[in-house]
Amino acid sequence: MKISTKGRYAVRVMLDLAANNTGEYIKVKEIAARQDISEKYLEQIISILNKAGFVKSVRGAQGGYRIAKDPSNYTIGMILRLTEGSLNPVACLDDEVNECERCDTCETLEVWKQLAKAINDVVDNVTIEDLLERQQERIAGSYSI
Amino acid sequence: MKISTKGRYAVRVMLDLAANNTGEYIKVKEIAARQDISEKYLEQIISILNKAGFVKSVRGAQGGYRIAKDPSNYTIGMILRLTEGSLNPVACLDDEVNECERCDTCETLEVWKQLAKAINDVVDNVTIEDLLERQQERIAGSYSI
DNA sequence: CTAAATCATACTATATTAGTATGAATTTTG
DNA sequence: CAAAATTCATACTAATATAGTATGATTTAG
Repeated sequence: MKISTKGRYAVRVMLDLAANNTGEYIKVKEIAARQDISEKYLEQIISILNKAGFVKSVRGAQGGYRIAKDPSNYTIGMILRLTEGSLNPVACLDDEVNECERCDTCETLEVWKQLAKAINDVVDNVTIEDLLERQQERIAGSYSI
Repeated sequence: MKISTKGRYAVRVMLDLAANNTGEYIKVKEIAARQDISEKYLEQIISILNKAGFVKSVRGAQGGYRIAKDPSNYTIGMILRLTEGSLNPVACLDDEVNECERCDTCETLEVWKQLAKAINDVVDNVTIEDLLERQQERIAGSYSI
């Protein structure tokens, strides 16, 4: 029941791109340094975000990435599902075609459904913008003291 | 973010023992047959439940297992945490000693905390008794039609 | 004593995780 | 134009987790 580094890093990348967005393209190297993540691993992760259109890229020297739309468009759930796959706690909930013949009489399935709903309710109701705002409040707060 | 077979089977074993509880001891072989789970694998799982005192065992011929207390005493959360380990979505939440130095400024941590709470709220509020009742209602319903 | 059961532990095959490594393709810049 | 800087694509690897199997010791009823 753990979220892997792939998913967690992807969220941090999106937040990093949002926080450092000036319209310019940001290099993987910079993000990796700021976030303390392996450059090469980050390349793979950001490539997933790129293919999904969550970020835009420019190749070649002075190339890089920027967040595609406003941070309010990206929920944590979208990013996690993209990178981690389904957030459902059991495979039975993943596809319409359940291979399990027990589903009809499976009392536990209801619990997993409840659990899936609870998980989705959280991750689908926090956006990168929310995280960005909290971050900015935190920074503002740290100066005023 | 999946619950493994170990945890899911453990819940099913507890429900099976609750549903078939007559005070007699029930053999692994019977549970395995009813639940369609490998006997040997089930032995390992029920052994965890036994060591934790969730079930009682009698060794030797005519031995077996029975649920230790009333089914209302066992939440899904207890069983999953015992067999799966922590249900926290990230390791940062697992021990007091966070190895991560980013925690102070980690905006994502708040989301993971919310997620952990949501998960715990579900699994800690469903007991084996609840599942048992639903099962009995279902069976009663299927007869009356 | 024997059969039936739990108990304990070692082993195995597969998949996943968390990266590294290599190099091609593209674009700016000197 | 050449070199450097960058993304893009893919293959590889080490470590760990998952989902069991296998072997056999221990215990108890009959």
